[in-house]
Amino acid sequence: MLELAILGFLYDTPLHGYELRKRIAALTGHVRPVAESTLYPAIKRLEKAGLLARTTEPGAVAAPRHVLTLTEKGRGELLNRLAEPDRRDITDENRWFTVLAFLRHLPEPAAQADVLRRRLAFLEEPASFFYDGDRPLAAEELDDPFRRGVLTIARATSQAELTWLHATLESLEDAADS
Amino acid sequence: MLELAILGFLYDTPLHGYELRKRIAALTGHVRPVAESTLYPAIKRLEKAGLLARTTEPGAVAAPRHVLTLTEKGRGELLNRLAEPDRRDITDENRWFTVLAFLRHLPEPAAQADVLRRRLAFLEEPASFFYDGDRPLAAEELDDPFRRGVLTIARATSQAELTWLHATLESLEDAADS
DNA sequence: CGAAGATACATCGTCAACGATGTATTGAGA
DNA sequence: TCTCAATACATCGTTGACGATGTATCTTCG
Repeated sequence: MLELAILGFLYDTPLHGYELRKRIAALTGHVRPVAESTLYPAIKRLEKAGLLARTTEPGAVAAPRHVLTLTEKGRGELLNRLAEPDRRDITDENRWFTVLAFLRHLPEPAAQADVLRRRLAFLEEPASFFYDGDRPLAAEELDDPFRRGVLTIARATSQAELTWLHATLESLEDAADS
Repeated sequence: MLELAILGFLYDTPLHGYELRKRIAALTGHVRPVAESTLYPAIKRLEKAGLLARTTEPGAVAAPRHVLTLTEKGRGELLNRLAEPDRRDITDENRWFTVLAFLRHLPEPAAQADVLRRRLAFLEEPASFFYDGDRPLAAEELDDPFRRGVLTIARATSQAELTWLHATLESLEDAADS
């Protein structure tokens, strides 16, 4: 998720670590803050894998900056990760939102639609958080107000997302037709 | 999150590892599956910390089972974690849902309400995923349909949750009055 | 009768994330 | 003038999560 965000932000423009940190904090930080001690090792990993390159710029404002640029390999890697997200990128809302935040980088509307369809398939699976044996329970069947809350909220999210998914898929298909 | 779920399930009744695994999978597995190789070490950790005890039952169906029971310390620990969730338990929906799934175990309605109020405060903070400088952007201001989706979905979730939170807080306060 | 799948637990190596801490500079406010 | 916050990066040790793999038994279905 973190790596995807790094690649996603750098796809647009080269950035130094600190700026990247701020952008990632803005994107997902209010929900899931990223520690500094997680970001810098992640940058190193990506650099070691040849996905990004760094050029040291002597201190413009404070300490010297390492400006990070995606390599061609890095650009390809981002597109791969976007086009073929793994199961958890689809199911976990935090990861899914990160995919969505950068999905526009995929050049083909058809490829974008494929990703949306995977999420759609997931949302259409009959699943709950609470079961009576194998049968998923509806909010109305629960006595516990807190568990009822979980289902109420999850259902509202699901509804809103399904509406959006259908609308967006339609306009992507229109774009592909023209 | 995993530890909280283990403590939460065992608070009701002793279970063996495999059954615990199935319940956790039902609770959060469709969103965030938990590997077996994560569960057993987690059980060990909790055991080592004196939060749960295991009694070996000779193989009822298949291999011998380790029936896990919460100790008094374990019961206290669960209540503590529920009453004073850390910041990430409040902000991250996955963790928050786990808190909600077991919040009924807190004996005091006032304590339950305190936890809900922390979530309420978080949801009322003005935050977006996307910014123009410092100003949070609304869905309508974005060209990117995917980013617009993120905001649309997040807003729907937020609305549903706020409605539920207010209603539930009210009924908790009524319960405390009577 | 044999294979497959569910039950039930465990270990190993690796990697990713975290908190704590350190280093250095610049600009703003008290 | 002094301190604090922001800028900018880095390392260290620990913990937590994961995939892969191993070991058994029992049941079910072909």
